[in-house]
Amino acid sequence: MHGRGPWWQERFNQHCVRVTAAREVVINVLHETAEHLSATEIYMKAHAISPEIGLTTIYRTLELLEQMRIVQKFDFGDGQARFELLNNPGGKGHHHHLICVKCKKIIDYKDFINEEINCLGKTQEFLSEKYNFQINDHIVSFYGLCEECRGKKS
Amino acid sequence: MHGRGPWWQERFNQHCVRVTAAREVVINVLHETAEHLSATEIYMKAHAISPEIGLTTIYRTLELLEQMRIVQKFDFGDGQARFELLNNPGGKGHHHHLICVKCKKIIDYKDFINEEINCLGKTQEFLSEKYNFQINDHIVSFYGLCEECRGKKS
DNA sequence: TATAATAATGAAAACCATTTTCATTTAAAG
DNA sequence: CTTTAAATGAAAATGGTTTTCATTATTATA
Ligand SMILES: [Mn+2]
Ligand SMILES: [Mn+2]
Ligand SMILES: [Zn+2]
Ligand SMILES: [Zn+2]
Repeated sequence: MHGRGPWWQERFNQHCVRVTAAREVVINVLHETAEHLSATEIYMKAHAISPEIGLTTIYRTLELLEQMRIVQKFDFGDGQARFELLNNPGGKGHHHHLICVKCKKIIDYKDFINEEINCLGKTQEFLSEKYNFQINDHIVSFYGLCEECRGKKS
Repeated sequence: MHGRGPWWQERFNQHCVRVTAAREVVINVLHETAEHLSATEIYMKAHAISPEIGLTTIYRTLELLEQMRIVQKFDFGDGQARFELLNNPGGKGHHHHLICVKCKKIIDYKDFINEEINCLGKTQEFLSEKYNFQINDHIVSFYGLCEECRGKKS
């Protein structure tokens, strides 16, 4: 529309952070998946594109992108952090999660999302005033058992 | 009121799990704190009461209590799981969290909690129908910067 | 353009919360 | 009492993540 460069360009500028090949690859990998990738999974996909990228850089890039609020980090209870792009044009958009505590299946949902956001927005405003917080984000997750896992005994 | 034994006795019976000294100590430690303790912190407090209890047992007990839905496990982003009693009589009751991403300060809040629960209850019912999930739990967390951390530069 | 200062990177090592192994103890069942 | 299964602790292993450090790439400056 107005500025040049991709949607995240401006964030990089604001944070005085350089646009490097590795960082672009990480963003692109996240763009091209609908899943919730772990650092290692991102590394493998990035490595397939640019084999010189190391796992350390993936971790460093993800932390940077999280601080710039380009990605959101999640803990779904399977022992490793998982990542999703945040507010990327053409992306999933803001959504919440439904997680099976046994098989760790993750479902993105947007049902009633407007009501939820509306309700949370009121709370957010109240809390930021009451506790003097600058609130940037929220997470809503439901935990339970999926159909398959409900059947199993153990 | 009617049954004998503490509030969690029935859960132990249902799950065919033995009531042991170590398990009682863990529950008591969680009862006596308003904080969100990590496994190691629980271990230290338990160890002060019963020095024979090992850290391994703390981990095993916490996983068991989580499965019995006596405790709830949280990831507040500081690299270790933290635990809170769930629905214990005389406890905090159901609440949500406000977390400082920098200093990891955690604030329990119950403001607008009824509206939130009400809104989430509708979503939960819809999702459990749509995806055939047995939903047992939910987490709502706001993330941001507390007053002190907002001032700092880095 | 040459030079200096700074940021970014990869490989290897370190870190550390959590899990696994295994021998031992404890408690329920018959 | 005997048998069987559950619970436990110490030590070792695991594995995701972070740190270290030498090297390279980028930007600022002269
Ligand atoms: Mn998602
Ligand atoms: Mn709490
Ligand atoms: Zn499942
Ligand atoms: Zn803070």
